[in-house]
Amino acid sequence: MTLSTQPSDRALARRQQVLDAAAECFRRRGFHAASMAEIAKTAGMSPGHIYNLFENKDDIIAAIVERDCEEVLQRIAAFRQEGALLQQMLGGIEQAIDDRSQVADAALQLEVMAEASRNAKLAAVVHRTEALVNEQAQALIRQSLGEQAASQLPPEEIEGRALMLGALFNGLTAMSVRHAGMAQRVPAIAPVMRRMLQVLLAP
Amino acid sequence: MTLSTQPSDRALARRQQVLDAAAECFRRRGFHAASMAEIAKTAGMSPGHIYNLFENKDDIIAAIVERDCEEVLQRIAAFRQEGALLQQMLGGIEQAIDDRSQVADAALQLEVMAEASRNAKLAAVVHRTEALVNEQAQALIRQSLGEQAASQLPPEEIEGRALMLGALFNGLTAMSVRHAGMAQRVPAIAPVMRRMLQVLLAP
Amino acid sequence: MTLSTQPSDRALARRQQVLDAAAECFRRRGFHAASMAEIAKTAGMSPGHIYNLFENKDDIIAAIVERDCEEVLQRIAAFRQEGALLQQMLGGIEQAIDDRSQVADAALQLEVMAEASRNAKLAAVVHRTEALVNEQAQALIRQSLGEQAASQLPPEEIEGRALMLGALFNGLTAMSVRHAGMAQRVPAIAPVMRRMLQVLLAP
Amino acid sequence: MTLSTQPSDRALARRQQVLDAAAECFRRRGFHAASMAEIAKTAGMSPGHIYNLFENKDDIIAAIVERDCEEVLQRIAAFRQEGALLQQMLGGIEQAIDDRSQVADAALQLEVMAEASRNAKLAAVVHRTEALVNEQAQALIRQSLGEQAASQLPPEEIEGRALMLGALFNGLTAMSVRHAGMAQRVPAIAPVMRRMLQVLLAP
DNA sequence: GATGAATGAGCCTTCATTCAT
DNA sequence: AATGAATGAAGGCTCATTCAT
Repeated sequence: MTLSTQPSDRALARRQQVLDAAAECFRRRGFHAASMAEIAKTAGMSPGHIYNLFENKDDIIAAIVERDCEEVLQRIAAFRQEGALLQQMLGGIEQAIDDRSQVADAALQLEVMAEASRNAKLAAVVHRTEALVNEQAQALIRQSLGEQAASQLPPEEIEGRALMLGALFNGLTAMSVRHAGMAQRVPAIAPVMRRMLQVLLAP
Repeated sequence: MTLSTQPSDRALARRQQVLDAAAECFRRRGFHAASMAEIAKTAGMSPGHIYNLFENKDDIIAAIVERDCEEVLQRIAAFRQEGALLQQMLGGIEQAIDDRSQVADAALQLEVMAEASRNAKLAAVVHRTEALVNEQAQALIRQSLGEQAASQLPPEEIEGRALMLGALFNGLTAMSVRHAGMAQRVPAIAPVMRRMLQVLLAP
Repeated sequence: MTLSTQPSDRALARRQQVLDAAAECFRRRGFHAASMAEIAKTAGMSPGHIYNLFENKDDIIAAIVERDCEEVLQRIAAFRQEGALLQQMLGGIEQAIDDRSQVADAALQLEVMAEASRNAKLAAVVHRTEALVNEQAQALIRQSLGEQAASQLPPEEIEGRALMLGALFNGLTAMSVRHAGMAQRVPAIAPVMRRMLQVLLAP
Repeated sequence: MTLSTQPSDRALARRQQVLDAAAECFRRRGFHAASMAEIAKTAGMSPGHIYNLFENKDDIIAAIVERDCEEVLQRIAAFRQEGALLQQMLGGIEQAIDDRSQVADAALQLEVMAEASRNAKLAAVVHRTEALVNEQAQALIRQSLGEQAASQLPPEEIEGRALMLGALFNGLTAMSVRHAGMAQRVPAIAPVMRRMLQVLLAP
């Protein structure tokens, strides 16, 4: 049994090591094909020791998802602070699409979702993550509309826009795997994407 | 080695049996957790015999993807024959979103994409499939615009729209797994989705 | 998942092979120290195949206990058919004690009991086994007393005797491990044992 | 290597802590299933430090057996001092049987014996223990017979009785695990047990 | 075509033990 | 004296795949 006493600083650092290693291995081979032995080797520690830091393999992937979530939230927060959201977003679209097109990252994300649909514990993490992100997306939309105009719309409208915003980005992730050479299609996509964002972010 | 002389009618039927069984098992347990033994049992044949019909487990999933592709193409074709595409689509949105929200199907699709990113053979199938679907999507868009108006637009515009159409649907698939209780959010999503489709299908 | 369809004759024979091998390994190393790999090798088959025949390692030991039980019951049955039970028993005591003094067998028996106290499934088998043996012991005692005299005694008396008969034999098993050179003490024990059996089997 | 210079008082107390903890864990989970980590936690010290006090896990169990032995010897000694042994014993039978029926204790005892049959070091401890207990049992029997009458009997007779006395008690231990609900059968057993003790302790 | 017994590599996980501090 | 991080060997078990029949 792994105890759940306060993890020491050292343990925290070791956990990060494992998460980095695991993310790399998962990206390289997929969740199921990446062995604990490989992860351990990549992390520069023994397989046994990983189990002092994590409950089991599933626990590692859950921790990765949670860490990624925090990163996303921070990115959204930073983004919201800059103001002039729509302009910003329309301008940054190429970059955003590019980011979504890193196939290995995309694959890991897709796999996590697939896994979540059959693993209750992971599902909980994913849903919690998504709830946070969605909340931020709604705030972003409200901010972009102007709080005044936003308060005039029914909450369902905001919610629907946020969900579609999520679908749009997740859809790009999926397409980057589905569509051969997606990265080269960014110029074709960007203008269309721009118009779609306007539908979601403007009044 | 399995020879690939003319597959008999009987063999073709047996293959379908296996594909049906495998699809069911994959949906139930995921690709990696479904065992050949379980598939064989579900298909009502011996594990050994499956290897007379398919090269290996990967080969089965590739075949499933190909079969699904044909189905999708037929659905698009039927859809295009009905005319008044935009109206039709706007009307059928609730159903379409619902369809995308069958979590088990969604999970399998996501898993296939994840798998494809690391399995060249499967990637080839997925890419070929996507190419066909994208081609149909472009035709659909052109038809919806009216061939006249369509021919005025640069091909890149049509292509971008088709890709975003793909992203939209794949994004809904992903969201149905990511977002707890997505099925209940359809009323919130539908109107937003409607506007986005107009962006893609109308001039 | 192992299916529980009718086991074929072949499978039955293979099971016996495994049971023989496992009993040997367990006797040699103990239940926990005997590895499935070693059992497989001893049985002349692959580790994987054992799992087509048995659910898991625990299942093997349960099957061994059950097989041993049947053997004991047959021995008791044969014994009861000979008649003149007390005389027979008193005469065969040296042999019986000797049998109980095979240290390796004794150790396995003790370990099974210890294991049973923490493994519900094994406990069930052991208890069922013991119930059958106890029943035969009671019949043996009644037969030895003569059915007439037996029917005069309260059932509790018969039951108590049967339990003590069991304790006596199991106690010898334990002593054969506890007491260094127990096998050589048979001449010292036999006469005492004889008197104790008379207490249990005579009126 | 651990040196064995004069163990300090402190070390002795720490050893007792470990033995208490280990006995508890062994009773709860069995010798093999109890981990050093669990023992350390129960003892309120680090796993590493246990190895300053004991050679290894086997060493702990040996020490437990030795400590238990001393306890048993003290109990016998106290018992012998009371006089009127047979009466005392016959009176205390229910209690004695009850004591033997604590399944967890019984299981540990059985496991120790099983282990001893394959572990020379533990065997030595068990045999030494048994030798001491047997010696006391013989003294008890002689005392019960009256030293006069006892000296008339051949030493083998006394020895045989002592061994059977041991078998009887160990047999009850075994039965408490083998026989479901043994604790409730005490009333049925006690009178029979009484007669058997008379055979062993009376002339 | 078809079976299903059989293989064996490989996986996740546990745990006694060590050792730097 | 004491910690607890770290090791790494080994174990039970699964499963894609093969092959004799």
